[in-house]
Amino acid sequence: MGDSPRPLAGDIVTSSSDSSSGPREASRPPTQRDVAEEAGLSTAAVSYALRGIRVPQETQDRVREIADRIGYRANPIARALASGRTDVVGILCGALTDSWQQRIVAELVAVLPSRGLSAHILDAASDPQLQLELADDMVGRQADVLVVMPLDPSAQEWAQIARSVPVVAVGDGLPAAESVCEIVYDNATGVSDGLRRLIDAGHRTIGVLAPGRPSTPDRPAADVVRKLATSLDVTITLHTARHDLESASTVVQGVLGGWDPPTAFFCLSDSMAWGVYGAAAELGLVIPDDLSVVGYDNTPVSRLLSPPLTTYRWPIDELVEAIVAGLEAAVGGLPRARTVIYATPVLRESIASPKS
Amino acid sequence: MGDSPRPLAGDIVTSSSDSSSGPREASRPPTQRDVAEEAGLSTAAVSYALRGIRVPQETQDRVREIADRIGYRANPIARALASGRTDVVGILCGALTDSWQQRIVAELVAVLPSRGLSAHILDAASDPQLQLELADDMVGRQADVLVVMPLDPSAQEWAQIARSVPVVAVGDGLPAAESVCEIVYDNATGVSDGLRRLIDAGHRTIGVLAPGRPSTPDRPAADVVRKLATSLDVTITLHTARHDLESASTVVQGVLGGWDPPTAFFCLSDSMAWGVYGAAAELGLVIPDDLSVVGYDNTPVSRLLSPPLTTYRWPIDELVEAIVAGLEAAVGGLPRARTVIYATPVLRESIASPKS
DNA sequence: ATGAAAGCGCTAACAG
DNA sequence: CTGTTAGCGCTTTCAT
Repeated sequence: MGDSPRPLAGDIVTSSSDSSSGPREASRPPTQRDVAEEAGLSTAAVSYALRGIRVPQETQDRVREIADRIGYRANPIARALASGRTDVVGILCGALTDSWQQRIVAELVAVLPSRGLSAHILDAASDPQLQLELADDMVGRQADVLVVMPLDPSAQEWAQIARSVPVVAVGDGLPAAESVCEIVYDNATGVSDGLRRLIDAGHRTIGVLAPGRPSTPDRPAADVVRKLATSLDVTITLHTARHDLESASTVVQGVLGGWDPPTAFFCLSDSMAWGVYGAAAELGLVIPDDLSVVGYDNTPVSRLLSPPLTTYRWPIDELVEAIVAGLEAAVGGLPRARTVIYATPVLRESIASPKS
Repeated sequence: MGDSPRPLAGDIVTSSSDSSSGPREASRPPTQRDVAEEAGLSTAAVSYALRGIRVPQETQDRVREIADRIGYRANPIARALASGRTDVVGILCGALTDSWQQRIVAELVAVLPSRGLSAHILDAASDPQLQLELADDMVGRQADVLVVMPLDPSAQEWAQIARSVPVVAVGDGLPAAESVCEIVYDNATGVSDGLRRLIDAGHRTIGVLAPGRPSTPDRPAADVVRKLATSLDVTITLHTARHDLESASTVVQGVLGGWDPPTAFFCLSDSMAWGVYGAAAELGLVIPDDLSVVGYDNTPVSRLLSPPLTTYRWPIDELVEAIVAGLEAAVGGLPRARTVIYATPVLRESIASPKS
């Protein structure tokens, strides 16, 4: 490990036989022109050779050899300015405190390099307006694609953004925007399944913990909840919290202290479900006897809680695969596609019948 | 929300009184030159005016007004090429499956925008060699600063990298590199405290779960463990696992199936401690009666496990503050600094005396 | 104090 | 099919 096979960027490797005319500056990384001079070619020829096009094979080999020898590395900034491509994908999270979004980011960051891409991460911290501004920022930064987990999918501004950069929407579709690749969760089935299990267990007052701010209008998952509530003759109250344990715990404690408190909580993310566990501990309630809980992400650690959390497994490998496919389609200028991700219930012990 | 106060990038706002000579192309975002022409100035003057320097106040105002009106947004790529500054900080994780590193990334991503910076995230996935290559990649991308959570702090290559870009090392110092800002965990105290608590409880055979690959030499935390083991007359075995629940669980199950299995595990990250819980569940062992566990990050959800995990709280706010301070120092070209972060034990119920 | 001009390092249109 | 020229949009010297 002591000596690297290839010189690092900026590492000036003095050629043993100094064939070139004048000596180069000491601490400036070699540029395409240095290679060109060494090879007796124009920078354009070098550019082509390095990309393996237009010049004869033997020239390509010779140029590559020289580039390697003097430690030349292409400057991505200059390349981006000239070509318009950055090989960067902007990943715009709604709330990076959400364990599920963290997980997606981690997976994406892990696979992108193999596609020659790298990731610029932004976090809207549950603020829909900020998310739009950050998206706009990535447009300015000329990201090749934008992966977004929208806080307010119905915002009109997405149309404008999608016009400037290919957008891959994850979680919810972007009705306003066209020519977008969408990967949506089948919330209708997931939510109604979860709610139904709670109802079948005998619960008649159920709290639903949804992400986002009270002001955010009509998030699809919340929509499903509302429809079900009216058709099912049970009392379902919708509460919003941030995506983290603390915030959810506070909200739940408030709700539980109110009039006609729910006997069960359905949480639209595991990190919020943890908040219900936290609140229960705080209040001396035992799960599931006093309070049932259902989560939504199957975060690995959720099975270690006491009792293990009943939740929904969304196939993250499929999801990441779909995102990457969307990315490549977007970069390649391929047409719109829509992928639906289906949940599988992971039944554990956090549901019981309500007391009395 | 229907109409944004400021036009989005690429949003061509046709001025009502078309004072300029010829009409601009329809779909090209306005450039500095468009502003210059509209204002009857040179692009240089516009550049200065927009940055609030060198030109009289009234010119600045006029230029800003025009820029706003025609929807001009500076092109960060061009700016970077010309100035060498990108306003991007590269964040190079050792393993983004680690809940602690995810947390740090999330915090950093949240605060950077307020400093006019944004984050490029890379994940070395526990591969020290890959980490070096990714670091090199960020050098090429001209990140203004590199925040790195080193897998192999002793690698000589860091010296070369730190010479090309200011580096903020988080977790362990980089002995080979100079002019670096270091933020190190006080592992000596943290590890010895944890081990001592286990020994005081009566454990004589303790497994230590450390991150990283078996090949990675001499990580400081592991060093502390080895020293303590010889001085303390107890059997301490060092095991390496990846940072996630599954990997740690597998390793622990293997160790527990071996000869003279440990009665306690000290884990250098909570995500690995979760793996011990997982393994215990798998093996029908109960924590802490059959097996004691100590974690290291105080990840919020760790207190909800059964039993709640004894762990160490590292002040993440201080840590993030120190990183940001290091970032600003690095960007401003200030001198090297070293910050030590101290752990506080969070005593919960995952330690008990070993049976017989 | 101000503005024109010369690049930053690369790619994509051109001419040969 | 090869090589040269002209920019990409911005900053920063350098003359005025």
